[in-house]
Amino acid sequence: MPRKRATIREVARATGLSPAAVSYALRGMQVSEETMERVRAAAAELGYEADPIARALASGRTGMIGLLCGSLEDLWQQSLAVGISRGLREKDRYALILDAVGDPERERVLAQQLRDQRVDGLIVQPVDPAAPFWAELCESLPVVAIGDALAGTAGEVVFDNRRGVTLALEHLAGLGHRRVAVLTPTQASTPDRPADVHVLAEADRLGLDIEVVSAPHDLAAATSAAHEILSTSRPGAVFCFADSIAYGVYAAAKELGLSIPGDVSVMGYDDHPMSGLLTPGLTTVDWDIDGIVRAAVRLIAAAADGGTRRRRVVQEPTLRERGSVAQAPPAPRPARR
Amino acid sequence: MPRKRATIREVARATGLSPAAVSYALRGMQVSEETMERVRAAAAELGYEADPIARALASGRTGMIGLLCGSLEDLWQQSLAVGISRGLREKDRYALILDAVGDPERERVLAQQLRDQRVDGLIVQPVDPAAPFWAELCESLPVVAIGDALAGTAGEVVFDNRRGVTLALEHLAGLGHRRVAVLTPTQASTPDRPADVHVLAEADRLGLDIEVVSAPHDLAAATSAAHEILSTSRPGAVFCFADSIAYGVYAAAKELGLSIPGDVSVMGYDDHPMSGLLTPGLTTVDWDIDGIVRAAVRLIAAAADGGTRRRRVVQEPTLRERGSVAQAPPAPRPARR
DNA sequence: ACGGTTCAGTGAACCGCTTCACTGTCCTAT
DNA sequence: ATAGGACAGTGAAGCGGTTCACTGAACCGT
Repeated sequence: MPRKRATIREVARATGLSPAAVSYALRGMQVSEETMERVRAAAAELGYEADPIARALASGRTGMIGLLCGSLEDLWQQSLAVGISRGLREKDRYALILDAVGDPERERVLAQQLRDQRVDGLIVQPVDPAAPFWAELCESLPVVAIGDALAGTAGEVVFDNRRGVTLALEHLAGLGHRRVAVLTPTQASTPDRPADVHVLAEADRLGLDIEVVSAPHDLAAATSAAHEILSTSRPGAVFCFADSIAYGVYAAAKELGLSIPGDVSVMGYDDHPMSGLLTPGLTTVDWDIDGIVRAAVRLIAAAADGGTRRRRVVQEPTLRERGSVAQAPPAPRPARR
Repeated sequence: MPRKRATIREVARATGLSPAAVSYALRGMQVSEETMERVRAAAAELGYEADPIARALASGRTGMIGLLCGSLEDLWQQSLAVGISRGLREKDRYALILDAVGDPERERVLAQQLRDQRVDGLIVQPVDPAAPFWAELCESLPVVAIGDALAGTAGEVVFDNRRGVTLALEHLAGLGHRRVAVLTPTQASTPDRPADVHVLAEADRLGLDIEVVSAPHDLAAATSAAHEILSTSRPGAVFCFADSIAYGVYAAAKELGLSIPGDVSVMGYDDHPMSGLLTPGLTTVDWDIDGIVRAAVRLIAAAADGGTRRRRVVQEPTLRERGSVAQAPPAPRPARR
C-alpha cells in the first residue's frame, strides 16, 4: 500500500498558489524569489517530487539521452557505454542504454523506441550507417553518431578508419607479413561498411593477401570463428576489427597450441583496458576512449540544449605496440605463383 | 519539421469508433474480432503506434524493468547486465540499465528515479543491502535482488557467499598459504557486508592471517590499490572479491616484476570470460552467470506479471582452478611470534 | 494623470492514452 | 413475455504535469 505521492496541485493548495505558479517556481522561472522559497519549502514538507512521466508527456522532454549500442557484447562498447553514462550524469542528464545486438532491424526498432521515450538526444554507434531511417530520425531529434558518419546528424565523433586501417596493415606489412586474415564484426546484412572498404584498398596497396571473415564479439563465438580460420587457412597474421574479437583469437590459439606471436601475429583495434594484460600484450590501434567519451557527451549535451550547428570531431588513432605482432618468418617457399 | 505522429483519436475517427474502443482493440480486449481487424488495419494505414509515455502516465505501467547495478565498472556486472537485457527482450520487456557507481546515496536516488519511471519491476545488485529505503521501495514495486538478500523483495537470486568464501580460502589454506590479502569492492560507507563477515569468520577458522583492503573495480584504480599492497605488506596470496579486481593485481604484479603464481598467488571471484585468457589463467570462484541471468529474468517477469509469491534462488559456486594459485613456499622463517 | 512596460501570478486547455461506469442490443432461460 | 446476462461499444474523467494567453498591479518617464 504505497501511500500516494504528493502532486503539484497539493503543493499549490498548501501554498495558496495556482499549479502553474508552482510549476514555474520549481523550475526557477517567472516568479519572485520569495514565492520560490515558499514553494520549495512546501514541496520539501510534502515530499513532493515532480513525476518525470507526466512531465515528459506535457513538455515533450525528459532530460534523458539515449545510447544505442551496435553490439554490447563488444567489451569496448561496454566501456564506452559506462563512460558516457558517467559523463552524462555529470551534466545532470541520464542515459538510457540499449543494445541492438548487431541486428540492423532491431537497431531500427530500438531507435524508434527511444524517440518515443522522448529522449532529448541520441548517441548511436550504428550497425548499419546506411539504413534510410537514420535521416528521418535525425529530423525529429538530435543525434550524435560515433564511429561511422550518418547523414543529417547533429554531430558526429568519427574515427579516421582509413588511417586506423593503414596504421594496422602497414605495421603488419612492414614486418614482412603477406597472408593476413581480417576478422570483422560486420554482419552479413550490412556489407560494405566504410571500414571494410578501407581494408580492401589498403591491402591492395600494400600487396597483402587478405581473407576477410566475419566474427561476433561474444568471446565463445569469436573463439570458434578464430579457431576455424587458424586451423584451416593458417594465416601468418590476424587483424581483428575489435579487441574483443582478438581475445577470441588468443583463446583459439591457446586451444590449438599456437604461440602468439611465434606462430601467428595478432592485431586488435580499440585498445580495451584488458588488452594490456594479456600475454603477450595485444598490439592494437588505440582510439583514445576517454577523448571519444568527452567529445560525444559534449556534442550531445550541446545539441540537446538547442545548439543546432552540426559538429564533427574526427578521432585520430595511434598504434599501440605491445607484443602480439612479430616479424614474419622468411617465406617458407616463394609466393605460390 | 517532423510531421506529427498519428494519435489514437485519429485512428478512432478513421474507423468511426471511439478512442476507448480503439484502445481496447489494440490491446485485444473487449471487442469483436471484426472490429479488432478493422482497427489494426487503420492503425497500420496511419502508421499509428501507441505513445509509451502517454500510456505510462495513464496506466501506470511501462513494460520496462529497471536494472540497477552496484558498479558497472565491474566487468562481471557488465556481463550480467548484457545478459539480463537480452533475456528480458525475449520476454518482450525491456531493461533500463543504471549504474550506482558504488555509491549508496546514488543508489537510493536512482532507485527512486526508476520507480518514478514506472518500471514494472526492478532487478538490483545492491551496494548497500542494509539501507532502509529498500523495504519502502519493495512495497511499491516488485524487486528482485541479486547477490545479497534484501528484506521484502519479491524474489532474490542470492549467492551462497559463505560457501564461495570457504571454497576460495580453503583452497588457499590447503596449499599452505597463511598471509593473504583480501581485496574487496566494499565501500567505506557500507561496512559489514555479509560477504566480508564470512571472510573474517573463515579466515579465523582456517588460521589465516588476513588483511582486508578495499579496492575499486576500475582497472587503473584497482591496479594502484594492488600495487600498494603488493609492495608494502607482500602477502603470499591475494583473494579478490571480483575478477575485475584480480585483473588489477595482474597489472600490478607486472609493474612490480612479480610472477604469478611464483611470487604471489591470486584468486578471483566471479569467473568473468576474460579470466581464462590471462596468463596464467585466473583461479576463481565460478557463479554460473547464465544460471543467474535466467533465474533473475524468470523471477522478475513472474513478479511483474503479478505473481506475488516471494521466490528465492540460491546460487552455488564451484571452484574453477586455472593456474594463478600455487603451493605456498615453505615459511622463510617460523611464524613471527 | 496617462499610456506603456514589466513583473508575478492565474485559468484552462492541453499532452495521448486508459479506465470506469454506463447504455443499448441481442440472446437465453424460465 | 420478461428478467437477466453477455457482449460491444461509448463518454468523460482522469493520469500529473506544462504552457499559452491573459489580468492586475506596480512602476516608469513626461
